[in-house]
Amino acid sequence: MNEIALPTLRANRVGSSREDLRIHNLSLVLSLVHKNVSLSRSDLAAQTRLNRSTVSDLVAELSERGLLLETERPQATGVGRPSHMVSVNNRVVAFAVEITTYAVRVAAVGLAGKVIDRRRAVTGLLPSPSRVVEIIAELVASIRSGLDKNSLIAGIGVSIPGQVNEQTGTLRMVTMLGWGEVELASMISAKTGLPVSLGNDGTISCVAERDFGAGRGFNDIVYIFGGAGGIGGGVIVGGQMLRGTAGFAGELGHMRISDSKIEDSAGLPGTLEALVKREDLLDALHLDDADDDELTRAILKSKSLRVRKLIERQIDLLGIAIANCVNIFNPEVVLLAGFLSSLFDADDYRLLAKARAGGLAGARERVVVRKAELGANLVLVGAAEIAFAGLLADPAGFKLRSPKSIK
Amino acid sequence: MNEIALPTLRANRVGSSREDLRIHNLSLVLSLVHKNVSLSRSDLAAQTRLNRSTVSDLVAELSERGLLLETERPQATGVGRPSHMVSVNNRVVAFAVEITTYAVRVAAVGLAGKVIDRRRAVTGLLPSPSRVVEIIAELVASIRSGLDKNSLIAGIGVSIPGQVNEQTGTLRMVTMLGWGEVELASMISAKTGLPVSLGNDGTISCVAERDFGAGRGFNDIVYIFGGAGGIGGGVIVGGQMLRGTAGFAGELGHMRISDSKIEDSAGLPGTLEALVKREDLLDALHLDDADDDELTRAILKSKSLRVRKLIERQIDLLGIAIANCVNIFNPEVVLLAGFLSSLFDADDYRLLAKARAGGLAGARERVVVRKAELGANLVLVGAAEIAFAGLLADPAGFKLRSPKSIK
DNA sequence: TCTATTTGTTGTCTAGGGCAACATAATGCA
DNA sequence: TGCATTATGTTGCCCTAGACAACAAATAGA
Repeated sequence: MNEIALPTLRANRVGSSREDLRIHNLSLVLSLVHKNVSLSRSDLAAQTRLNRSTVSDLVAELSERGLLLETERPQATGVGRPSHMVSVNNRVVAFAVEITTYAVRVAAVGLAGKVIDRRRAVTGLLPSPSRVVEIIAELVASIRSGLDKNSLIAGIGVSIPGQVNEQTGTLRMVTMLGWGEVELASMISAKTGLPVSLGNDGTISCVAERDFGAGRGFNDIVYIFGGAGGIGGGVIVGGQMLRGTAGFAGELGHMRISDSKIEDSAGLPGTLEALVKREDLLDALHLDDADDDELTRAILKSKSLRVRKLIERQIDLLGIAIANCVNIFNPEVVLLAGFLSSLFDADDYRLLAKARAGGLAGARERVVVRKAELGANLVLVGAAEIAFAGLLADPAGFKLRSPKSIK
Repeated sequence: MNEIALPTLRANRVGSSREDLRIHNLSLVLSLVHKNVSLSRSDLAAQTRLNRSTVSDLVAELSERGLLLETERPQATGVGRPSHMVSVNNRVVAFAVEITTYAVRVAAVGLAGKVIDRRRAVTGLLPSPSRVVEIIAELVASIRSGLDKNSLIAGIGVSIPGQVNEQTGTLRMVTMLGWGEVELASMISAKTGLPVSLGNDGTISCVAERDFGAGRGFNDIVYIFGGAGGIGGGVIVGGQMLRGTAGFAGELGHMRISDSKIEDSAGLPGTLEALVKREDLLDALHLDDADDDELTRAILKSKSLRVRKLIERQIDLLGIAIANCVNIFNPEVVLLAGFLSSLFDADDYRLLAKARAGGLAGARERVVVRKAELGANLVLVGAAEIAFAGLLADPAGFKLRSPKSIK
C-alpha cells in the first residue's frame, strides 16, 4: 500500500522554488520505480497523484538521462489502452563494499537491485586500513574494467562492522578490526575517483530490508541483527533511517538491560550484546562453526537441557530488548536477523510473550516480530542503496561517471 | 498527529504541485516567525533563501489572513534601509489543556507563545472521563467568552499523563486516572465545536522545550521528565517529534535497565521509572511534598548518608538510561526535567561520568546533558503547540474559528 | 549633500504542473 | 465485424508562483 523510504524531499528548513519542485518529483518517480523495479506509467500517476502528462514528462527526462527504461510493447492488463511499463536501468550501478573481519567483498549492483559482478579478497587478520583500501580499490578497478561501456556509475557504498560518522566519512572504533579513527571515505575516494558513502552494517542491512526484504511496506521498523561480532541494529522512523547527529544512532546491541557484569565487545556490561551471544549457542551445541540455518537446525534438533535453558535465557533477554524498543519507538514491525532469527525459530511463542510482557499496552498491540528476509546479499544490496541515495534524491543534479574515466 | 516546529515541507510520498510549493513556503515563513516571535523580512529572506519579493508576497498573504503583523515604523539596525519587523499575531489563539491527577488547567495561548488567560478546576480523585470533558468544556467556554472579538481560534491541544493514540485521538491506559480506552478527542470536540489534538505529556513538554526552552536550536533531542506519577519522555529526531506508528513512542521511563523485580506504574519490573522515584527521595528527606526547587535545595542541604546513597543509586541508574538513549539516538542534547534535574544538580559530575561510561565512543562524545528550562507553563505552551500544528503546516488551508461561533 | 548600502516594490519572465481535447489501443457485446 | 466503452498516451494551452532586474526608499557616514 504505502510506499516507503520515498525521498522525503529535502527535509530542510529552506524555502522551495520551482526547481526544488522538479527535483522532488523526479526523485519521487525514480525512487518509486527503483523500489518496485518496474511500474506502469499509470501506476506512477496514481501513486504520485501527479497528472498523467506530468508523469510522462518526468519519465521522459529520467529516460533521457539513462536512468529509466520504457518498454516498447506494453502488455495489456485489462480494458483500455495498455500502459507502458517503466523500469529502472540496471546499467546504472554502484559499487557495494562489505568489510568484515578477515575479508572484503565488492560487488557491482545495478539500480534494479541486481548484483552484476562480485569479487572477494581475503585480507588476513587485523589488516591496516590502507591495506584494505588498496584491496578495495583493486577489486573496484577490476570490476569496473569489466562493466558494460554504457554503464553509469553512481559511487561506492561501504558497510562497516563498527561505528561510522556518516557526515564526515570517518570511522571510529571498529573494535573487530582494531581500528581507531580512520578517514576511510576520503582514502577510498582518492584511490578510485568515486564518491564514497559509509554506513554501519546494521544500519545498512536495515535499509536493505526496508527496500527489498521483510520491511517492505513498513514505515517504522526496528531491525536487530545478531552476527559473530555482536549485535547491531538499525531503526527506520517514518520511512527514514534513524541516524542521529553524527550517524551513530541505532546501536541497539549496546542497550543495557541487566545488572550483569558480563561485558560486550565495547566493554559495556549487562547489554544485550553481552548477554545474548552466538558463541554461547555454538558452544552449548558443540558446534565449531555454522551458518544461521545450520544453527537453527541444530537448535531444533538438540535435546540437551543445557541448550534449552540457554536458549530460554537468551530469548527472555531478547524479549526484554524488543520490549524496550517497542516502548521507545512504537514501530510497526521488529525484524530479527542473523542468529537472532534462530532464536525466533527456537521458540517464537516464548519470545513474543516476553516481548509483549515488557511492552506498554498501546505500543505492543500491533507490533509484529518477524524474521528478516534477505540472505547473503543483504549487506551488499544495502551498501549499494546508500551509494544510490544521492542519485535518488536528485536525479538531475547527481553526477554519474563512466566506467572508463579513471580518476 | 501533526508536526510542530519547522515544517519539513511535507515529507510525504506524493508528488508536489505549485500549490504544495506555496503551502510549504507559507508554512515555512509562519513557522519561522512563530519560533522567533519576531523577525525582520530580510532575516526571513536570508533564512529561507527565498527572494525578497517572494518573502514580501508570503508575508503579505499571511498578514491578510490575520496571522502575522508588520510594524509600521521599522527601527534601523545599521546601514541601509531598515527592514520591517514581522511578528506573529497573538490574537490567534489555541486552548491548551492539561489534565493531571486531580485537576484540569485550561489556558488560552497566543501564537506568540503568550498565555492570555488561564483557569483551573479541581476534579477530585479519579473523575470519570465525561466529567473531565464537561469541566474542560466549561473552562474553555468561559475563557472563550472573554476573548477579544477579533481573536482567531486554532483549536484545542490536550496534554495527557498517559498513553495516547495521536492518530485517532483515543486514550489508552491512563493508569493515574484509572482510565482505559477513551475517545477523548471526539468527546471534547463534540462539546466545544473545536478541533482537538491530544498528546502525551512527555511528548508535549519535549516539543515545548525544543521550541522555546533548553532545546532551542537542536535537531536531535532526548527529553526525560520525572514527575510524581513517573518518568516520561520525548524524542526529537531530525527536528521532528518521534511518534511511532500510533504516537506511543518515546516511553523512555519504561525502558528496562535492571534485573530488579520492582515494578513501575505500568507493572513493568526493573525499568527506569520503577527504580528512580521522586517518592523515594521525598521519603528519605522526610519531606511531605515539595516542588522541584525545594527538592533540590533539600538534597543539597542534606547530610544524611542514607540520602547520599539513595541519590547515588538513582544517579547511576539515570546515567545508564541516558547512556542507552545516547547509543540508540546519538542525540545532540539530553534534557532532564522535573525531579531528574534535581538529581542533576545533586551531582552532575557523577551523572555525566556514568552516562559517558555506558555510551559508545562515537555517540557519547558530543552529547550534552542539560536541565530543561521551562517551568510551570511548559505543558500548556506545548499543548498549544500541538493545537497550532495544523495551522503552521498549512496556513492558508487551516480553518480558524471566531470566539463567538459556539459549535 | 552625496555616496554606499541595504531593503522594499513593481513589472516582467519563465518553468513546470494542471487541464482539456483528442488520439490510441485494448475489451466486450451485438 | 463493427461499434461502444474504457483506460491510457499526447499535445497545446493556461496559470501560478518564484526569480530577477530595475528602481525607489531609507539609513549611515563622509
